[in-house]
Amino acid sequence: MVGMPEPAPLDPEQLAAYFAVMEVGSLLQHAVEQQLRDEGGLSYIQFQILAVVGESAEGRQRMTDVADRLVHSRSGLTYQVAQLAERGLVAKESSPEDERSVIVALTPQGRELLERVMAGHVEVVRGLFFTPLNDEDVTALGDVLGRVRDHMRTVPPRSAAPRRRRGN
Amino acid sequence: MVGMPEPAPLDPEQLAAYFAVMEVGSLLQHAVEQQLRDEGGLSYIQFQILAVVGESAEGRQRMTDVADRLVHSRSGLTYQVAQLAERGLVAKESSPEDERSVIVALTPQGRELLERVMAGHVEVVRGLFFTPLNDEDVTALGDVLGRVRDHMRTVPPRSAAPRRRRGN
DNA sequence: GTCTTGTGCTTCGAATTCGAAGCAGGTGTA
DNA sequence: TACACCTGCTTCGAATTCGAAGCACAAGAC
Repeated sequence: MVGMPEPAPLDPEQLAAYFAVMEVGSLLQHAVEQQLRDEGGLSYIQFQILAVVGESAEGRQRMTDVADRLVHSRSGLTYQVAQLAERGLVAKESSPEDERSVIVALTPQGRELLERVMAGHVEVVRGLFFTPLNDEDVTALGDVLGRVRDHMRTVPPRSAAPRRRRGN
Repeated sequence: MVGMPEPAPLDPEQLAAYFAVMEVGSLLQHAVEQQLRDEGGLSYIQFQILAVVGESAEGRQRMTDVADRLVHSRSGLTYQVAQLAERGLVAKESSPEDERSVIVALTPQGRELLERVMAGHVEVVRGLFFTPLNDEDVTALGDVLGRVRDHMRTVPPRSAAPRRRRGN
């Protein structure tokens, strides 16, 4: 790594794209966070947890599987699931198959809150993110960024594999 | 707000684009964060602060102006600038024009570290983000997301203006 | 069986985050 | 000058973050 030839700096177009992704992500998260806080007392991660769990047909997911869908530490997930459980939005159950696993299950209150909050969430995203875009833009974005995401999820972070589990 | 007609949910293409932006932003930040930590003992925000200050010709910026470039709370900025100052990477000076202002100035060590770390930073971003993209993709991304960013920076977050200061 | 290793989750401490409240300097108006 | 109101930044406390270390169960080798 040391003594390598100067890596060419990113050209202006690349910089613009890179900064734009980071900035849009941050800004959108902050905006969404405020709406979720106001309308449901949820942080973004709590919302994401509810959403991921609610997505599965049964409304039940293993902690690890939730973690793999989110960009978050496992200990942080433990903490947040505990918060959600305290509010009665999810229940922690143990798996019959694997005594180590913890299943996160959406309670009726959890599903109710998720649905109630989702409307405002969609509104915010639509208003901030999609307003200045047409259908082509949206398609292009999904395509290009989807490719980037797949690439990032594939290439391990140049050391320390993330506890292998990609093989669904 | 209450009793409005059901807002149409986002269609699959929109969802894909929205999720991709959020996920790519998070993943990229985590990857970059690790490189910065390893090679310079910097968090992403600390790096951003150094970068923003270093960008100005003089290597000097007011706290507020730095804050406006970043998506971060002002108190958090105070904290992080203090951390950087403690390591001798920046110096806090008072402005002769406005006694209230604090000027953040890059020290030689700060500039040196910034330059040293930048190489790896660029490598990570290039490897993770740009590898799966061609020039057209990059241009499209910058264009589309740039529009979104401008829109978001314009539209105030449906209450509580961010301490007006956009009029440079 | 039992040993070794792997996996799932939690606990711990230290660091960082935010917004609300506070302080001090500026600006406008009379 | 006196007063009210901005503006720039910091301080405060509570909540949240992470990785390292720990605990318990699982799975394979022998």
